[in-house]
Amino acid sequence: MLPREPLRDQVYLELLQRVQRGSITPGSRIRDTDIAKQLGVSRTPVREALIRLAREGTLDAEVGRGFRVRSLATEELREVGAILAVLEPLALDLVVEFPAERLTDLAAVARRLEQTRGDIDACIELDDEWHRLLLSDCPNRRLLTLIETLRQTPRRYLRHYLQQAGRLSLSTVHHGRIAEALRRGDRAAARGLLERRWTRGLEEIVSAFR
Amino acid sequence: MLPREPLRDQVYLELLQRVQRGSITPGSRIRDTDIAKQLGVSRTPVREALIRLAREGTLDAEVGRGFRVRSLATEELREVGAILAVLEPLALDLVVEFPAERLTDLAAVARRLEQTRGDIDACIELDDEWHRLLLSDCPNRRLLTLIETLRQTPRRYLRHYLQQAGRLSLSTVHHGRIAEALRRGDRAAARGLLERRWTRGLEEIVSAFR
DNA sequence: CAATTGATTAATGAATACAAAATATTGACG
DNA sequence: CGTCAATATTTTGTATTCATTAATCAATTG
Repeated sequence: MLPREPLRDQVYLELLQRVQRGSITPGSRIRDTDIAKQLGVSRTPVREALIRLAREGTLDAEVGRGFRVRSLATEELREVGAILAVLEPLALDLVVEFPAERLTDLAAVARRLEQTRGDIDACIELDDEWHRLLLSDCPNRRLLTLIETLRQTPRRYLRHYLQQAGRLSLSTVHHGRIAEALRRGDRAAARGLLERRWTRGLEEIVSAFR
Repeated sequence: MLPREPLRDQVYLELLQRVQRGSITPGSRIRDTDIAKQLGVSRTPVREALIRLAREGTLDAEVGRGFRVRSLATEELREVGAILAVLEPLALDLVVEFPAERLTDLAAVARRLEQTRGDIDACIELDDEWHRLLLSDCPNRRLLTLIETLRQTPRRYLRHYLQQAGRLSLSTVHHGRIAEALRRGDRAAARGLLERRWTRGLEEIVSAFR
């Protein structure tokens, strides 16, 4: 009965996706009983997942009143953005040497992204994949998982922005520029571009929330 | 029955302290049943606390085999150190203006630290307090709680270092230099000192582990 | 006597039960 | 009709129970 992956983790992933894909709207209440019934598991793993989601900022938890999806506030986006603006460049700095095949992989993902239109979630997933790949050679695993966790926040805002702006695809110029800098071996330039994404780049998304 | 502070949080704090003060040694197994009995609560809040501690890196969790205190590996210290080396300076950068009374508060804590000898845990607690105070005016709350969580890791290593080196107190020159830089209004210098603590300063602790 | 197997015990992950608090519902009265 | 209070229902946090797996230890065999 004890599976390799605990139920709490499976439930966590399922709920995270639901929130990120907008199938549970910000502000709405989440009852562990409902989720448990829907997923056919007991309340215990559900509530473990909810507690984790609350700690990571996806949900709000009020003692005695349960959980609800955290509503989008640009203040939060700016806070997390400021953190990622230093962590992602750090991760790039720590890469001792970029394997040649990595650039090929990046290009492949970028191409797939270019060809994806209409499916916002697929776009976001590919964009994520691209950045994950970019930093994947950083030996500081702890840093990578931290970045991964933090990125959940801007992801929600990005999705809302794309949806509201009626955009069907994601610009790839950002990826192109970084890849080019890396091809030139200009790590500093790549670093700068990565940072600017979380400073200047964020303002475009923020503006969608006026 | 529903308290303002959930049992899981109280249990979490209690266990965190036990691990940090070394009353549970690295590598030793933690049985939720034991803890529950000791604290007079049920297994549920205990295991919620254990899951959180595992996610934060204080414990190791193996599915079906429960939890144990993570043993000290300098690799982990270096990884977390590298992260804090950019996050703490960032927090200082974000402080828009340093209230005059903050310097007084810092001096007060530093003085208390100087007068504390023999009680390693008290020293570490005061050192923590000093740094918390230093960054407390940073408006990015998310960053502050992240730093607070990450700091749990080096804390364990620092304690082991002090104990092994047979030191009874903590040097205060570091605090003095930063405070002085701030008095001069030289934020860049303070920033640099704060960063160096997590780069160069860490090596002294690392050296105690072989 | 060491090593392996099998039975026993114990601990984990998940499910369920329970008590208190929060929310919803009903109905009396203006 | 609307307001408020009393009561019923739901929901939460915690405790307890259950099923299964891992750890332990004795017995057996090479």
